[in-house]
Amino acid sequence: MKPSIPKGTRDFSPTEVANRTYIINTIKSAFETFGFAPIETPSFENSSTLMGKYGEEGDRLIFKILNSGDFLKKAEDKLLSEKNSLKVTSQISEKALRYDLTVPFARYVVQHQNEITFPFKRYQIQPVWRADRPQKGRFREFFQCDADVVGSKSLCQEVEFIQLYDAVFTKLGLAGTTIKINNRKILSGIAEVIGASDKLIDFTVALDKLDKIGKDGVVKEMLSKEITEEAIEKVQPLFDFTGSNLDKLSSLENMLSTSEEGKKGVEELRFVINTIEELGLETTNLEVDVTLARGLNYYTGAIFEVAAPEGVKMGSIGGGGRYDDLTGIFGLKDVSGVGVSFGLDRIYLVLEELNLFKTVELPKPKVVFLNFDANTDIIKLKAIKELRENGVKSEFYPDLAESNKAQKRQWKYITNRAIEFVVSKVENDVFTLKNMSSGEQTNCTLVDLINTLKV
RNA sequence: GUGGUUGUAGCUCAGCUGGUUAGAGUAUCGGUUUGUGGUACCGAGUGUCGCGGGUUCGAAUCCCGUCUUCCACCCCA
Repeated sequence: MKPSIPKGTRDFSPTEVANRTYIINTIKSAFETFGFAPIETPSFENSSTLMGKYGEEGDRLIFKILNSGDFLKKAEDKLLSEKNSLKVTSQISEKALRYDLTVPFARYVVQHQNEITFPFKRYQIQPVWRADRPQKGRFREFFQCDADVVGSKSLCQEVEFIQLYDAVFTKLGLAGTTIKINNRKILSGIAEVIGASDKLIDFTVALDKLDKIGKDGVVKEMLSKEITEEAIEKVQPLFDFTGSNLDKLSSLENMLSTSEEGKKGVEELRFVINTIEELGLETTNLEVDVTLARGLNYYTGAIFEVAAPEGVKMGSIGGGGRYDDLTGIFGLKDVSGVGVSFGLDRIYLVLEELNLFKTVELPKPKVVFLNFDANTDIIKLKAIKELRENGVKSEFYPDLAESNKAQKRQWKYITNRAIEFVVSKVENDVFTLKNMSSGEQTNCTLVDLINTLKV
């Protein structure tokens, strides 16, 4: 049998794990600096928790887990013979792998509402699964690093999340990262002004493609969704939306003067922009982008999306926003939440492409005791025990070399792992210590050995 | 889910329009030298040419299916 792993999954080598750990630790430490506490949730949830939360497309992408036992027994013959996948699925599968960290978090908040002190700030770094077709920067198993606050409507939270993004990407050395911001209320307002409130989703999905398919493409798509030419005419300025954030805001203010909701959105956005302006950002850019329409299913206020520095071809490396009533679907009303997510795997690819990984030191022993003489095993093991107690990473080559060839193998092991020090032999409690990079060899006592290596 | 793309030794790849026992580098293993290593040299093998069908006297090379890879769309981190 040829060994293989499922489509869209990956193995990670020691170096890759070290690099991923570096990113995770950077994010984690920023989360904690901003006052978030970690939680974890199960890798799979009840299907009812997840299904229907991500739209029709989302349901298709959720990995379902087959019931245990004789699962077909419970399925209706009629549905089986009709090959009705959708309905059969609900009869033979009651659990599913989590699709993101936000919905499980909402479930968590509702389930533990009496133990939680609000506003509740949690972070969560765990894998999620999507039955998507893999491509560049897209996997079927990947990590999300989420930070969310529930139970506060303050716009200061939005401001803090932008600072959080700035802090993390600055630490990672990803200068020039762009944090795009929009507001759902502005999108609603626009749809209202042009008299297409019922087509909000179609409208925004089309608008979202502006930088991809251009103005003509967007107009064409809108027309095909039965948005009238007059309506499109009214939002003409959106198609050439340039200038500073403040320019964009005043332009939007004009456009939305007749929409209460739209005006509210502009006001919110203006507060966030102004506050950030006041506080300053280190190395990232904040940019108002009215074409931003991700995750529209539940966002109600701010919408964030993070684009890698210019020149890197990669989908968004982070996203987030405010959802006024996410816990509502689990029965807890009027709890507003806002949060952001970092896409670990994509950030990895971007850092790799820009050559921003520092050379990481892989875990390895500082000294290895070679094994050429079975009579000195105990002395060596005792020495190693003491070295370890003194915090020196030490290792004993397990197999005795009984031939020249076998000795060579031990030296090769040392070279391949780039071991710094080697104890090649012990005689009358005198250790022969060799510095592999200089080739220098010294005889010393155990105390000397510890002092030399302890540094 | 739609369209395209890829698949040859452990790894990176070559193999022209179908034609004799399928190659290179690297890694692995054995040996010589070094003889407490990293060098050099010699030698070896590694392959169901993704898998299953088909066309043909003959296919890694053409056709169909399937899986895998990567990419675009959809959607998204």
